[in-house]
Amino acid sequence: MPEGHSVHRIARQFSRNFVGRRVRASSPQGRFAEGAALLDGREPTRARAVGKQMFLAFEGDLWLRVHLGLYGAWDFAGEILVDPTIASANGRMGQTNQRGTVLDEPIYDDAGENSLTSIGAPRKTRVHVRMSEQTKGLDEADGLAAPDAEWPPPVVGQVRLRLLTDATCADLRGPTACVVETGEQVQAVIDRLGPDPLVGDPAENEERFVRAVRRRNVAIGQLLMDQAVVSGIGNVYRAELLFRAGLDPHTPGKVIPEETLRGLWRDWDALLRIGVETGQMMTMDGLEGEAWRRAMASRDDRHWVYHRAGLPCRVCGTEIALEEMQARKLYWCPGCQR
DNA sequence: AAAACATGGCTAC
DNA sequence: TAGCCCTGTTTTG
Repeated sequence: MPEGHSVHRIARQFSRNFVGRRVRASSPQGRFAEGAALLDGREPTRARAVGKQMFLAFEGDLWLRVHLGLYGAWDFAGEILVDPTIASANGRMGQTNQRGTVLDEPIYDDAGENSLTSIGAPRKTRVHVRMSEQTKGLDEADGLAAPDAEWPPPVVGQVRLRLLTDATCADLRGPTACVVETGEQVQAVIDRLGPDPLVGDPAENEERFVRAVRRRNVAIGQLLMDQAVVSGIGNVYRAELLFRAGLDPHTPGKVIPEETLRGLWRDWDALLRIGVETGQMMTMDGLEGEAWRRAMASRDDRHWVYHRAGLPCRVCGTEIALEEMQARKLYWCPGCQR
């Protein structure tokens, strides 16, 4: 899945492509027929992300709340307006379409996760891009649809929810949660979540995090995955943040020095921003040249410890350890993290 | 072809 | 803690 960075990117996609445009909502698969009927014909008014939850507001105090879980994903098709900061991070800038708006080239990458046209669980991107004049030539790129691709795109597989404007299509599949709620219900969900570095007041967020951790006699490796302590961190960021902090995952929250926790929070803030910009969980930042290129290209060159069990630590050479913590695989370096 | 696995999280026991 | 959900990719036989 999608850890926090993907969800923020998805919210940005909705802000750009759906907010202010009336949508048709349907549930091709049928399992969200009632919810889709409630949303059908309405106009999204704002999109927001908190941790791993995405909220899309519609006229009339109706909110769509989506949690992708482990397998969920959104596929975007049609005209996809890309946030310039995202586009530049990927080295492709926009062009002007017939409507006079900036239409960036759809960004495609075979890693799937960092594709703007399929955001969520890792998978081969199925891009159903309706090519316009300006994007001609892109159809030769891997995975891009032919210029005369059908519109709206044919439904492929199990689509829980399809949101369609006259220009853009978003298909949701495999979510853990997909529900329509009132503003009040949405607020209740948000209230139960720990701080997200990209939401609310930075200083207050840091305090909340530090307090929540120091209150608990629970391993920091567990606390980082607890969405009530801090939201948006998943299994990859957990392992990487702990390595970067030189912290043994088993250390109880209450014995960790406050300064260490502040550093941990600020590191999460930094990594999350990098993730939102690049679309990848790049946890070895500061790389240059070939190393950076490799890291961007391959998941295996992107992390310090995640998915590296049995391999020598990149820093001290100790074998990276693997254990189960809370039924999730935890990777760490016994040499560097103590 | 079948089984295992995955960036989550809920519920029942 | 185990089971379960949801979908797709990778690994195994």
